[in-house]
Amino acid sequence: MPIPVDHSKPVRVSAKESAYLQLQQWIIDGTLQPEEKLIDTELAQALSLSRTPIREALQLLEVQGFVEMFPGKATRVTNIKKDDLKNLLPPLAVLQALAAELAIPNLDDQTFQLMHETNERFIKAIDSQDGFSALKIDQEFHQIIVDAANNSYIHSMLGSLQSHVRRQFFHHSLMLTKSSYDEHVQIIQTLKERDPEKVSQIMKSNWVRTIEELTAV
Amino acid sequence: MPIPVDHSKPVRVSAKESAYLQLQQWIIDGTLQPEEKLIDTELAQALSLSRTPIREALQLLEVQGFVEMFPGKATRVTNIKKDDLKNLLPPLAVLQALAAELAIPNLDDQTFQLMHETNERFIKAIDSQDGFSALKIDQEFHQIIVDAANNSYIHSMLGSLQSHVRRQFFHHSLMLTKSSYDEHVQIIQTLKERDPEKVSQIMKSNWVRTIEELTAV
DNA sequence: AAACATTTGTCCGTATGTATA
DNA sequence: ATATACATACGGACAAATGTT
Repeated sequence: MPIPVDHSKPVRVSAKESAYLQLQQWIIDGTLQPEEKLIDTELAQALSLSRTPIREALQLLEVQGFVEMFPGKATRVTNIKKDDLKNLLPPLAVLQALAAELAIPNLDDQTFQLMHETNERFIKAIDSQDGFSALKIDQEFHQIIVDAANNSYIHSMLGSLQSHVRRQFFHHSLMLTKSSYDEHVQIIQTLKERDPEKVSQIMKSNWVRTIEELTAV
Repeated sequence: MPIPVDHSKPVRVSAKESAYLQLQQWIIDGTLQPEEKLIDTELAQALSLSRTPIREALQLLEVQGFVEMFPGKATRVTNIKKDDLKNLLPPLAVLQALAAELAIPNLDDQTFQLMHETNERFIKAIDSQDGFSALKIDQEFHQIIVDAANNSYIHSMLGSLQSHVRRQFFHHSLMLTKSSYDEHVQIIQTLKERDPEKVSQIMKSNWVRTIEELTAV
């Protein structure tokens, strides 16, 4: 079996980049609470950096919707409402459906094999009640399709939406279920049949069900 | 007749914001050419600012895909290929279709009236060969629907995609045609019928046609 | 190969403007 | 209402890294 090679460049990670990743993680996992005030000097101290890379990171997080900056006044973590999943999932779904459609001509046996293996890892995570792993693997699964679609715009938009989904799941202790596994199987099958219409349909019913399941009172 | 009030806050526009808007405009209209090297000190001087707001603006433009930063090496304007419209229009279309679908319950007579009036302004711009105005008005038209959808994620993603479309149109001297006017009429009609399926279908055939029309050799 | 010139990345000081007592 | 404390926005200087002669 071929050993997966780490193709990542010898990443000299900039202070800005590490601040960005750390702050995003803290917001997603709730270390930094919704509405919490962010003071650059404090964050700089916490991360042993100066204020500049912190401010730069905060500005990127603002674009992504994780922080809100009131110029001259304050910088806060954005609020999070369970209700927001209703806004998040529809665009996520249509973009994933589009990605699937565009990916179809590029899918080969190897890719299908990878999707299958990923889905098996997914069901294992579900069975062991490991909600966060399950979510990560679910996103990996969809990422395979997105990568195959070979469209940088879709790629980056989905990356951003997925990070918001992770935050929602963390914050509201949501869990994916076995239904997602079944849907993945369906997706693989439909992709093999090269049927774009059917793929869209499945993705759509997927999020309708997910919203109902997760936003149930 | 009530005088329209300017509800925009007395915007103290930050140096960063003005640098961002100016640089984006320059990239879109070609003042800053594809692959052109951007030196922050030069830009700072050109805009009579210090490097800090320039660098911040460049980082936002990087996220949006207008600028490419090679850490420690250089910052350049991203390249632009006519081919890229093929990547741009599909996600644009599915998001607009979704926006239309979500907007349906929120549409009232006043909104339809506004769409109609905007479309009339559109055809006038087309008739007077004013390609850039036409494009702006086309985007205004779709913006009405997006606003009615009331979804911030879709809103921001479409805003970004549209700015890339503007760049493509500028760079390749593309022009919308009367077909778009007809499609707008169809869209309004279908929205009045509250038929989400049909809206999606029209949006989709819209971009298929547009790609064919604009990427023709 | 080594010193140089550029350009970027980071740090920190200061002024402006905001909130609070 | 005034003054005080404080956070942000910006500027300018230094350091690190790149590629160039």
